[in-house]
Parts: sequence; C-alpha cells; structure tokens
Amino acid sequence: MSRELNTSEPNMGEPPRLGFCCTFIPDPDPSHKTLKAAKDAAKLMNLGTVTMAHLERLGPAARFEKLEGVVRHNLAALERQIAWVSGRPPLERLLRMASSVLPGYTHPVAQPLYAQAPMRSLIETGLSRVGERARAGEVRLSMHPGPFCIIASRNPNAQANGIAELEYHAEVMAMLGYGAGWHPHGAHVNIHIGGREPGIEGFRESLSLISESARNLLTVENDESLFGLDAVLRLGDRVPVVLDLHHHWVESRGEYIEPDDPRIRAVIASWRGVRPVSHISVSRETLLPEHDPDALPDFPALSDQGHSWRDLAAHSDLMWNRAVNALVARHLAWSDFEIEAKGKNQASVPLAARIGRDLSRAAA
DNA sequence: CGGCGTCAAGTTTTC
DNA sequence: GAAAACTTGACGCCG
Repeated sequence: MSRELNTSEPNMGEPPRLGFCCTFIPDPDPSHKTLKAAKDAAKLMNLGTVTMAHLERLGPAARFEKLEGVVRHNLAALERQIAWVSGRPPLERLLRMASSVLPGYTHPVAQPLYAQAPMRSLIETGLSRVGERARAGEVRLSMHPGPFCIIASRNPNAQANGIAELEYHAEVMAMLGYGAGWHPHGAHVNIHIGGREPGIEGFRESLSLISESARNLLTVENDESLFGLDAVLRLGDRVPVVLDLHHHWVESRGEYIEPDDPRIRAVIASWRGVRPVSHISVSRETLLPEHDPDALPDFPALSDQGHSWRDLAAHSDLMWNRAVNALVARHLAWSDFEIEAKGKNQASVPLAARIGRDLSRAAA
C-alpha cells in the first residue's frame, strides 16, 4: 500500500513525523533541587497568558506593559520550543503550537493594544524569526483553536467570535510565513464542526465567510459524538480531514480503523497532495490499571464493565498501550501524528524512539 | 506560601 | 441545573 501512497504530489514525499501538543514538560533533572526550580524550567519553555479581567483593571500604560511582557515571553518560549523540537530526530519534528501566543487578540480589551505600532512590530519581527527557525529546522507546525472557535452556529454572535478566532490563528500562521498557498509546509489550523445545528452544511456555507488564507490553512477533525469520520468526510472536497483515531474509537463504540480502509483513501484525498496529520490518544491508565498493554482496549467490553463514555474518552498521561502504538506505526505510512497525551513530550519521545527503532529495523 | 475562586468565548452530555 | 469535556494557567485574596 505504500506504493499507492507514494504520489508525485509535493508533500506526500515528506518523511513521517509525530509530536506533542502545546506544552513542554522538562525531564526530571537532579539540578532542579526544588519543585520551584522545576516549575521555573517549565515556565521558560512554555507560553503564558494574562486574563482580560486583569488587563482591564490596569491603567493604560501598565496595561500595555503587561501585555507586551507576556507577548515577549511567548515569542521567546515558542522559539525555544521550536529549537528543542528541531534538535530532535526527524521523526519528532512536528509541534502543535499553543493558541495563547497573543492572548486576547480578538478581545475588545486587548485589541487596541495589539493595534499599536510598537506591539505590531514586536510581533511581526518575532513571529517571522520563529517561522524561519521552524523551516530551517524542518519542524511541521499546526494550531488547534479551542472549542469556542466554531465557524457555524445558530447564534450569530458566537459565529462572529468564532470566525474572528479562526482569523487570528490564520494571522499568526501568516506572520510565521505560512500565509500563502494550500497548507504550506503542511501547516494547518484545525477545528471541529461544533454544534448539531447548522452542522456540516452550515460549516460548508461558512467557508465563504472566512479569508482565503484561513481557508487555505483550515482542517476539520472528527469528534467523539456528533460529527464522526463519515460526517466530516462530507467536507473532504473543500477541507482536509484530520482523523482522530481515539475519537473515532469512541464515536464508533470500538472500531480501530486500519490504513487499508477506504475511508483512509478519502482522508488522504481531502488533503490534496499535502501529507495528512492525524491525532492519537488512549484512555487513561488510571481508568484501566489492570489492562493488558499488548491488547487493544475493547470499547463494548469496557462499557459493559461500567466505564462511562466520557471516562473512556479522557486522555492518558503516557502512550501505555503497545497495541495502539503499533496501530500508529502502521498509519505513519500515510500520516503524521499529534500525540494527545497529558504527558506531552514525556509521552511522544518514548513513542517515537520505539517506532523509530522498528522503522530502521524494518529498513535493514 | 498554599488553597480557593475567578477569569473571553460554545455546545453537548452526564451526574 | 451544575460540572465536565475539548486548548490551560494566571491572578488576587484569604488564612
């Protein structure tokens, strides 16, 4: 099947990648004598934020300074994350960036601050530098706005806010250097459909309300309840589909989809020549302490044992299930992966090490 | 300094 | 009817 996937389209020839999402967790380090030292180390590597309520309580000058300080920190932290990822083996050169780079970008309290020239130039210079660094280090980048980012809603205000939020993510991508063309360098901004109404058809109609650069970066992900893989594939002619294998397992009440499934071909086609990205996670290890790590979790059986739908949907700390990891390794033939584990890099690095070892053994 | 409540935002499901 | 689930900390206040 790898022959069939080896298309002549530009990005399909890219090597496989997998990575963690948003937050870097430093290794336990003996030089961190105290909990505080470990926290400080994490702080350096991760993005921060500021609440709009706090900003609003400050006077004009302090308000600007506070936000500028957070933005400065975030640009530097993002650059450190990307530098770290680019220093990893090629298999690990993928990162989902946190949405909080520019906190409150679409909020009325912060908006006027972002409009000021010194802030603009700080951001443009910083993001352009970060983007260059990502491309030089061959790090594939994505963003995943929160659940508030819906582009089709029955509530016109919610829809307007959601579209503004999507445009914010697209602007960040543009300032990073991913502002033109179809998912340039595999970059993307991934969202869900959102509410039951207006659903898939409302989403399709809303595509005409967003900018071309946002449309060029947009992807849509199957969710665990309302809009499963078949539903989002109905948008595949316009929007690339991000396949979340764990959501699919929950939504289908236990199906593990394999690379030779016809629906995988439809997912690949939706990306139109760009190498797809998929998501993986697994139910919490604390929920299944006795579970055989070499057996795929069985949804109907676990459900019968009294585990609720919601508990099974929650994410584990680490990629503890070797059968699920083997499934990821098979899907890496056609897709990159974002590892949605609470342990972040502490989960993705060992997973990549095991998969990388298996890949090189298979090649030998 | 630790604990707790609050903080921009939407929608659904479950207790 | 409140809380939890998706991205998660930051901040002020109280003891």
